[in-house]
Amino acid sequence: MAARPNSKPAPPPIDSPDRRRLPPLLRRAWYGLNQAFRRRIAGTGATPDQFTALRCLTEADAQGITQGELTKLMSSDPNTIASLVERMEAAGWIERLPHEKDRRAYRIRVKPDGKRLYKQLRELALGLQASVLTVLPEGEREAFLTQLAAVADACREAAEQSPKRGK
Amino acid sequence: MAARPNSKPAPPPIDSPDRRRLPPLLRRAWYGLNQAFRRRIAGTGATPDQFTALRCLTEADAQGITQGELTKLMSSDPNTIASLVERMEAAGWIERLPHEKDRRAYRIRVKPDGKRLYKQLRELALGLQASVLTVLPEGEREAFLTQLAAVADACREAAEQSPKRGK
DNA sequence: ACCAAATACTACGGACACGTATTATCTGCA
DNA sequence: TGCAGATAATACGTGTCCGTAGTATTTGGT
Repeated sequence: MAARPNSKPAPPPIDSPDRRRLPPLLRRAWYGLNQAFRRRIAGTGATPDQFTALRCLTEADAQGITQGELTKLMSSDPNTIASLVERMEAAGWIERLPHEKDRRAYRIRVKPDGKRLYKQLRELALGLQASVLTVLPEGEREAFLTQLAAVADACREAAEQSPKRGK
Repeated sequence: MAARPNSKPAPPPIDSPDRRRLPPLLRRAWYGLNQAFRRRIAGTGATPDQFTALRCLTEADAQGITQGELTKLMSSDPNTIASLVERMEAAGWIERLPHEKDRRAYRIRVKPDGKRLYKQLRELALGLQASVLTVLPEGEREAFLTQLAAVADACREAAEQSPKRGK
Protein backbone atom coordinates (compact mmCIF):
# COMPACT_ATOMS: atom_id res chain seq x y z
CA MET A 1 0.00 0.00 0.00
CA ALA A 2 2.95 2.34 0.10
CA ALA A 3 2.40 3.16 -3.54
CA ARG A 4 3.79 6.41 -4.68
CA PRO A 5 0.57 8.25 -5.51
CA ASN A 6 1.79 10.57 -8.17
CA SER A 7 4.78 9.01 -9.75
CA LYS A 8 3.81 6.62 -12.34
CA PRO A 9 5.20 3.28 -12.78
CA ALA A 10 6.45 1.53 -9.83
CA PRO A 11 8.65 -0.59 -12.06
CA PRO A 12 6.71 -3.65 -13.12
CA PRO A 13 6.93 -5.65 -9.95
CA ILE A 14 7.14 -8.93 -11.77
CA ASP A 15 7.87 -10.69 -8.56
CA SER A 16 7.16 -8.18 -5.85
CA PRO A 17 5.88 -9.79 -2.71
CA ASP A 18 2.44 -8.34 -2.93
CA ARG A 19 1.89 -9.50 -6.43
CA ARG A 20 0.14 -12.78 -6.97
CA ARG A 21 2.70 -15.36 -7.84
CA LEU A 22 1.86 -18.74 -9.15
CA PRO A 23 4.12 -21.00 -7.06
CA PRO A 24 3.09 -19.73 -3.62
CA LEU A 25 -0.56 -19.81 -4.61
CA LEU A 26 -0.33 -23.36 -5.88
CA ARG A 27 1.49 -24.35 -2.73
CA ARG A 28 -1.11 -22.80 -0.50
CA ALA A 29 -3.99 -24.29 -2.42
CA TRP A 30 -2.57 -27.78 -2.62
CA TYR A 31 -1.38 -28.07 0.96
CA GLY A 32 -4.54 -26.48 2.30
CA LEU A 33 -6.77 -28.79 0.34
CA ASN A 34 -4.71 -31.80 1.28
CA GLN A 35 -4.67 -30.91 4.93
CA ALA A 36 -8.39 -30.24 5.02
CA PHE A 37 -9.06 -33.58 3.42
CA ARG A 38 -6.60 -35.47 5.60
CA ARG A 39 -8.27 -34.14 8.71
CA ARG A 40 -11.74 -34.98 7.50
CA ILE A 41 -10.86 -38.56 6.67
CA ALA A 42 -8.54 -39.18 9.61
CA GLY A 43 -11.17 -41.34 11.24
CA THR A 44 -11.15 -43.80 8.37
CA GLY A 45 -7.47 -44.64 8.68
CA ALA A 46 -6.81 -43.61 5.09
CA THR A 47 -4.63 -40.81 3.76
CA PRO A 48 -5.39 -38.43 0.88
CA ASP A 49 -3.00 -40.25 -1.44
CA GLN A 50 -4.56 -43.57 -0.61
CA PHE A 51 -7.91 -42.12 -1.60
CA THR A 52 -6.43 -40.88 -4.84
CA ALA A 53 -5.12 -44.36 -5.55
CA LEU A 54 -8.50 -45.92 -4.81
CA ARG A 55 -10.16 -43.43 -7.11
CA CYS A 56 -7.77 -44.15 -9.97
CA LEU A 57 -8.10 -47.89 -9.49
CA THR A 58 -11.87 -47.74 -9.26
CA GLU A 59 -12.27 -45.60 -12.35
CA ALA A 60 -9.86 -47.69 -14.37
CA ASP A 61 -10.34 -51.06 -15.96
CA ALA A 62 -11.81 -53.53 -13.49
CA GLN A 63 -9.23 -56.05 -14.70
CA GLY A 64 -6.73 -54.19 -12.61
CA ILE A 65 -3.99 -51.86 -13.74
CA THR A 66 -0.26 -52.07 -13.10
CA GLN A 67 1.76 -49.94 -10.75
CA GLY A 68 3.24 -48.15 -13.71
CA GLU A 69 -0.18 -47.16 -14.98
CA LEU A 70 -1.19 -46.02 -11.53
CA THR A 71 1.98 -43.96 -11.37
CA LYS A 72 0.95 -42.05 -14.47
CA LEU A 73 -2.64 -41.63 -13.38
CA MET A 74 -1.52 -40.16 -10.08
CA SER A 75 1.15 -37.92 -11.60
CA SER A 76 3.47 -39.65 -9.20
CA ASP A 77 6.63 -41.71 -9.09
CA PRO A 78 7.27 -45.48 -9.24
CA ASN A 79 9.02 -45.48 -5.87
CA THR A 80 6.20 -43.65 -4.17
CA ILE A 81 3.60 -45.92 -5.69
CA ALA A 82 5.50 -49.02 -4.65
CA SER A 83 5.37 -48.15 -0.97
CA LEU A 84 1.85 -46.73 -1.20
CA VAL A 85 0.62 -49.97 -2.75
CA GLU A 86 2.50 -52.01 -0.19
CA ARG A 87 0.73 -50.28 2.68
CA MET A 88 -2.65 -50.52 1.01
CA GLU A 89 -2.14 -54.19 0.38
CA ALA A 90 -1.19 -54.70 4.02
CA ALA A 91 -4.37 -52.88 5.03
CA GLY A 92 -6.40 -55.32 2.97
CA TRP A 93 -7.85 -52.71 0.59
CA ILE A 94 -6.18 -53.97 -2.57
CA GLU A 95 -4.43 -57.07 -3.85
CA ARG A 96 -1.65 -57.60 -6.35
CA LEU A 97 -2.10 -60.42 -8.81
CA PRO A 98 0.50 -61.63 -11.28
CA HIS A 99 0.08 -60.04 -14.67
CA GLU A 100 -0.87 -62.61 -17.25
CA LYS A 101 1.21 -61.10 -20.04
CA ASP A 102 4.15 -59.52 -18.25
CA ARG A 103 5.84 -61.36 -15.46
CA ARG A 104 7.53 -58.21 -14.23
CA ALA A 105 4.23 -56.52 -13.46
CA TYR A 106 1.23 -56.91 -11.20
CA ARG A 107 -2.42 -56.28 -11.67
CA ILE A 108 -3.78 -54.26 -8.80
CA ARG A 109 -7.36 -54.93 -7.81
CA VAL A 110 -9.52 -53.20 -5.26
CA LYS A 111 -10.84 -55.65 -2.70
CA PRO A 112 -14.33 -55.34 -1.16
CA ASP A 113 -13.02 -53.51 1.88
CA GLY A 114 -11.35 -51.03 -0.43
CA LYS A 115 -14.53 -50.48 -2.36
CA ARG A 116 -16.48 -49.76 0.78
CA LEU A 117 -13.81 -47.39 1.98
CA TYR A 118 -13.74 -45.61 -1.35
CA LYS A 119 -17.47 -44.92 -1.30
CA GLN A 120 -17.13 -43.40 2.12
CA LEU A 121 -14.14 -41.24 1.22
CA ARG A 122 -15.68 -40.11 -2.03
CA GLU A 123 -18.58 -38.46 -0.25
CA LEU A 124 -16.23 -36.45 1.89
CA ALA A 125 -14.10 -35.51 -1.09
CA LEU A 126 -17.05 -34.31 -3.12
CA GLY A 127 -18.31 -32.21 -0.26
CA LEU A 128 -14.95 -30.59 0.25
CA GLN A 129 -14.40 -29.88 -3.43
CA ALA A 130 -17.84 -28.34 -3.71
CA SER A 131 -17.36 -26.11 -0.70
CA VAL A 132 -14.04 -24.88 -2.00
CA LEU A 133 -15.30 -24.18 -5.49
CA THR A 134 -18.20 -22.09 -4.23
CA VAL A 135 -15.79 -19.23 -3.65
CA LEU A 136 -15.79 -18.76 -7.41
CA PRO A 137 -18.95 -17.45 -9.04
CA GLU A 138 -20.75 -20.24 -10.80
CA GLY A 139 -20.06 -18.77 -14.21
CA GLU A 140 -16.31 -18.68 -13.71
CA ARG A 141 -15.68 -22.21 -12.50
CA GLU A 142 -15.48 -23.96 -15.83
CA ALA A 143 -13.10 -21.43 -17.29
CA PHE A 144 -10.96 -21.52 -14.19
CA LEU A 145 -10.66 -25.30 -14.25
CA THR A 146 -9.82 -25.22 -17.93
CA GLN A 147 -7.06 -22.71 -17.31
CA LEU A 148 -5.80 -24.70 -14.37
CA ALA A 149 -5.65 -27.78 -16.56
CA ALA A 150 -3.56 -25.88 -19.09
CA VAL A 151 -1.22 -24.70 -16.35
CA ALA A 152 -0.98 -28.21 -14.92
CA ASP A 153 -0.01 -29.58 -18.32
CA ALA A 154 2.59 -26.87 -18.73
CA CYS A 155 4.05 -27.73 -15.34
CA ARG A 156 4.28 -31.40 -16.21
CA GLU A 157 5.84 -30.54 -19.50
CA ALA A 158 8.40 -28.32 -17.83
CA ALA A 159 9.27 -31.19 -15.53
CA GLU A 160 9.76 -33.55 -18.42
CA GLN A 161 11.97 -31.09 -20.21
CA SER A 162 14.41 -31.22 -17.29
CA PRO A 163 14.75 -34.93 -16.69
CA LYS A 164 16.78 -36.19 -13.82
CA ARG A 165 19.38 -37.79 -16.01
CA GLY A 166 20.50 -34.99 -18.30
CA LYS A 167 18.14 -36.18 -21.02
CA MET B 1 -13.25 -46.82 -25.47
CA ALA B 2 -10.14 -47.62 -27.36
CA ALA B 3 -8.50 -44.37 -28.36
CA ARG B 4 -9.34 -43.17 -31.77
CA PRO B 5 -6.19 -44.05 -33.73
CA ASN B 6 -6.36 -41.01 -35.97
CA SER B 7 -5.75 -38.36 -33.37
CA LYS B 8 -2.33 -37.00 -32.71
CA PRO B 9 -0.77 -36.56 -29.35
CA ALA B 10 -4.27 -37.37 -28.22
CA PRO B 11 -5.03 -34.72 -25.67
CA PRO B 12 -6.24 -36.56 -22.62
CA PRO B 13 -9.78 -37.54 -23.50
CA ILE B 14 -12.05 -34.60 -23.04
CA ASP B 15 -14.64 -36.85 -21.54
CA SER B 16 -12.26 -37.92 -18.84
CA PRO B 17 -13.66 -36.57 -15.62
CA ASP B 18 -10.18 -35.72 -14.48
CA ARG B 19 -10.06 -32.66 -16.68
CA ARG B 20 -12.62 -31.01 -14.52
CA ARG B 21 -11.84 -31.96 -10.98
CA LEU B 22 -9.99 -29.54 -8.81
CA PRO B 23 -7.92 -31.89 -6.63
CA PRO B 24 -6.23 -33.87 -9.40
CA LEU B 25 -5.50 -30.68 -11.31
CA LEU B 26 -3.97 -29.01 -8.30
CA ARG B 27 -1.94 -32.14 -7.61
CA ARG B 28 -0.66 -32.29 -11.15
CA ALA B 29 0.19 -28.62 -11.27
CA TRP B 30 1.92 -28.48 -7.92
CA TYR B 31 3.96 -31.65 -8.29
CA GLY B 32 4.86 -30.85 -11.86
CA LEU B 33 6.02 -27.36 -11.00
CA ASN B 34 7.91 -28.58 -7.99
CA GLN B 35 9.61 -31.35 -9.88
CA ALA B 36 10.57 -29.06 -12.74
CA PHE B 37 12.07 -26.59 -10.33
CA ARG B 38 13.85 -29.25 -8.26
CA ARG B 39 15.53 -30.59 -11.37
CA ARG B 40 16.57 -27.18 -12.56
CA ILE B 41 18.18 -26.24 -9.28
CA ALA B 42 19.64 -29.63 -8.47
CA GLY B 43 23.10 -28.34 -9.28
CA THR B 44 22.95 -25.74 -6.54
CA GLY B 45 22.40 -28.23 -3.76
CA ALA B 46 19.18 -26.54 -2.68
CA THR B 47 15.64 -27.89 -2.71
CA PRO B 48 12.46 -26.08 -3.74
CA ASP B 49 11.36 -25.66 -0.14
CA GLN B 50 14.70 -24.23 0.81
CA PHE B 51 14.28 -21.67 -1.93
CA THR B 52 10.83 -20.83 -0.65
CA ALA B 53 12.27 -20.30 2.80
CA LEU B 54 15.02 -18.07 1.46
CA ARG B 55 12.46 -16.02 -0.45
CA CYS B 56 10.27 -15.56 2.60
CA LEU B 57 13.22 -14.62 4.77
CA THR B 58 14.62 -12.23 2.19
CA GLU B 59 11.36 -10.44 1.62
CA ALA B 60 10.60 -10.16 5.31
CA ASP B 61 12.04 -7.86 7.89
CA ALA B 62 15.81 -7.81 7.75
CA GLN B 63 15.80 -8.09 11.54
CA GLY B 64 14.99 -11.73 11.06
CA ILE B 65 11.72 -13.49 11.67
CA THR B 66 10.94 -16.42 13.92
CA GLN B 67 10.28 -19.98 12.90
CA GLY B 68 6.63 -19.49 13.71
CA GLU B 69 6.38 -16.57 11.34
CA LEU B 70 8.17 -18.50 8.65
CA THR B 71 5.75 -21.35 9.19
CA LYS B 72 2.83 -19.07 8.39
CA LEU B 73 4.52 -17.47 5.42
CA MET B 74 5.25 -20.85 3.91
CA SER B 75 1.80 -22.29 4.65
CA SER B 76 3.69 -25.01 6.40
CA ASP B 77 4.04 -26.71 9.77
CA PRO B 78 6.25 -25.98 12.80
CA ASN B 79 7.79 -29.46 12.69
CA THR B 80 8.63 -29.22 9.05
CA ILE B 81 10.13 -25.79 9.47
CA ALA B 82 12.25 -26.92 12.38
CA SER B 83 14.05 -29.54 10.35
CA LEU B 84 14.19 -27.36 7.24
CA VAL B 85 15.84 -24.59 9.22
CA GLU B 86 18.20 -27.05 10.85
CA ARG B 87 19.48 -28.24 7.49
CA MET B 88 19.78 -24.74 6.13
CA GLU B 89 21.70 -23.63 9.18
CA ALA B 90 24.03 -26.60 8.79
CA ALA B 91 24.57 -25.60 5.16
CA GLY B 92 25.63 -22.14 6.30
CA TRP B 93 22.87 -20.26 4.48
CA ILE B 94 21.12 -18.94 7.56
CA GLU B 95 21.75 -18.41 11.25
CA ARG B 96 19.54 -18.47 14.31
CA LEU B 97 20.03 -15.71 16.84
CA PRO B 98 18.36 -15.49 20.21
CA HIS B 99 15.25 -13.37 20.15
CA GLU B 100 15.65 -10.25 22.24
CA LYS B 101 12.10 -10.26 23.57
CA ASP B 102 11.19 -13.93 23.73
CA ARG B 103 13.63 -16.44 25.00
CA ARG B 104 11.69 -19.31 23.49
CA ALA B 105 12.17 -18.03 19.96
CA TYR B 106 14.94 -17.38 17.47
CA ARG B 107 15.50 -14.73 14.89
CA ILE B 108 16.46 -16.29 11.59
CA ARG B 109 18.81 -14.33 9.38
CA VAL B 110 20.05 -15.04 5.91
CA LYS B 111 23.82 -15.19 5.77
CA PRO B 112 25.83 -13.92 2.77
CA ASP B 113 26.08 -17.38 1.25
CA GLY B 114 22.32 -17.65 1.49
CA LYS B 115 21.85 -14.31 -0.22
CA ARG B 116 24.07 -15.30 -3.09
CA LEU B 117 22.28 -18.61 -3.44
CA TYR B 118 18.91 -16.89 -3.38
CA LYS B 119 19.81 -14.57 -6.23
CA GLN B 120 20.84 -17.53 -8.31
CA LEU B 121 17.72 -19.56 -7.55
CA ARG B 122 15.44 -16.60 -8.13
CA GLU B 123 16.51 -16.28 -11.74
CA LEU B 124 15.66 -19.90 -12.38
CA ALA B 125 12.35 -19.57 -10.57
CA LEU B 126 11.32 -16.51 -12.55
CA GLY B 127 12.14 -18.21 -15.80
CA LEU B 128 10.14 -21.25 -14.94
CA GLN B 129 7.14 -19.30 -13.73
CA ALA B 130 7.14 -17.20 -16.86
CA SER B 131 7.36 -20.17 -19.16
CA VAL B 132 4.48 -21.89 -17.41
CA LEU B 133 2.24 -18.83 -17.39
CA THR B 134 2.68 -18.29 -21.11
CA VAL B 135 0.21 -21.09 -21.74
CA LEU B 136 -2.47 -18.65 -20.66
CA PRO B 137 -3.25 -15.74 -22.95
CA GLU B 138 -1.80 -12.56 -21.57
CA GLY B 139 -5.21 -11.12 -20.86
CA GLU B 140 -6.31 -14.04 -18.72
CA ARG B 141 -3.37 -14.33 -16.39
CA GLU B 142 -4.34 -11.77 -13.82
CA ALA B 143 -7.87 -13.05 -13.51
CA PHE B 144 -6.63 -16.60 -13.24
CA LEU B 145 -4.22 -15.76 -10.45
CA THR B 146 -6.91 -13.85 -8.62
CA GLN B 147 -9.22 -16.82 -8.81
CA LEU B 148 -6.46 -19.16 -7.74
CA ALA B 149 -5.81 -16.95 -4.74
CA ALA B 150 -9.47 -17.16 -3.77
CA VAL B 151 -9.39 -20.93 -4.09
CA ALA B 152 -6.18 -21.13 -2.08
CA ASP B 153 -7.76 -19.11 0.71
CA ALA B 154 -10.80 -21.34 0.66
CA CYS B 155 -8.60 -24.41 0.94
CA ARG B 156 -6.74 -23.00 3.90
CA GLU B 157 -9.97 -22.04 5.52
CA ALA B 158 -11.36 -25.52 5.02
CA ALA B 159 -8.26 -26.91 6.70
CA GLU B 160 -8.65 -24.62 9.67
CA GLN B 161 -12.27 -25.58 10.05
CA SER B 162 -11.20 -29.19 10.61
CA PRO B 163 -8.43 -28.82 13.15
CA LYS B 164 -6.48 -31.82 14.26
CA ARG B 165 -7.76 -31.67 17.79
CA GLY B 166 -11.51 -31.67 17.31
CA LYS B 167 -11.63 -27.90 17.87
C1' DA C 1 17.80 -66.62 -32.54
C1' DC C 2 20.56 -63.06 -30.22
C1' DC C 3 21.71 -59.15 -27.74
C1' DA C 4 21.25 -54.13 -26.53
C1' DA C 5 17.84 -51.04 -24.94
C1' DA C 6 13.66 -50.27 -22.71
C1' DT C 7 10.48 -51.36 -19.05
C1' DA C 8 8.30 -53.00 -14.27
C1' DC C 9 9.45 -53.18 -10.09
C1' DT C 10 12.49 -53.13 -5.69
C1' DA C 11 16.02 -51.35 -2.34
C1' DC C 12 17.94 -47.60 -0.08
C1' DG C 13 18.37 -42.87 1.40
C1' DG C 14 17.52 -37.70 2.04
C1' DA C 15 13.94 -34.35 2.44
C1' DC C 16 9.18 -32.79 3.66
C1' DA C 17 4.14 -32.98 5.61
C1' DC C 18 2.09 -33.38 9.73
C1' DG C 19 0.10 -35.75 13.96
C1' DT C 20 1.06 -36.36 19.04
C1' DA C 21 3.58 -35.28 23.06
C1' DT C 22 7.01 -32.55 25.87
C1' DT C 23 9.78 -28.56 27.57
C1' DA C 24 10.58 -23.78 28.28
C1' DT C 25 8.67 -19.39 28.37
C1' DC C 26 5.23 -15.82 28.09
C1' DT C 27 0.54 -13.80 29.03
C1' DG C 28 -3.71 -12.77 31.08
C1' DC C 29 -6.40 -12.52 34.89
C1' DA C 30 -7.99 -13.12 39.62
C1' DT D 1 1.69 -12.30 43.08
C1' DG D 2 0.33 -16.69 41.47
C1' DC D 3 -1.04 -19.83 38.30
C1' DA D 4 -3.82 -21.77 34.26
C1' DG D 5 -3.61 -21.46 29.46
C1' DA D 6 -1.36 -20.01 25.28
C1' DT D 7 2.77 -20.10 22.53
C1' DA D 8 7.87 -21.26 20.40
C1' DA D 9 10.43 -24.88 19.67
C1' DT D 10 11.77 -29.84 19.88
C1' DA D 11 11.48 -35.04 19.77
C1' DC D 12 9.61 -38.89 17.56
C1' DG D 13 6.85 -41.64 14.27
C1' DT D 14 4.29 -42.56 9.79
C1' DG D 15 3.42 -41.47 5.12
C1' DT D 16 4.85 -39.38 0.79
C1' DC D 17 8.23 -37.36 -2.90
C1' DC D 18 11.76 -38.54 -5.57
C1' DG D 19 16.79 -39.40 -6.85
C1' DT D 20 20.16 -43.27 -7.65
C1' DA D 21 21.07 -48.00 -8.41
C1' DG D 22 20.01 -52.83 -9.17
C1' DT D 23 17.22 -57.16 -10.81
C1' DA D 24 14.11 -59.54 -13.74
C1' DT D 25 11.74 -59.53 -17.98
C1' DT D 26 10.20 -57.90 -22.47
C1' DT D 27 11.01 -55.78 -26.91
C1' DG D 28 13.13 -54.41 -31.16
C1' DG D 29 16.55 -54.64 -34.56
C1' DT D 30 19.73 -57.66 -37.01
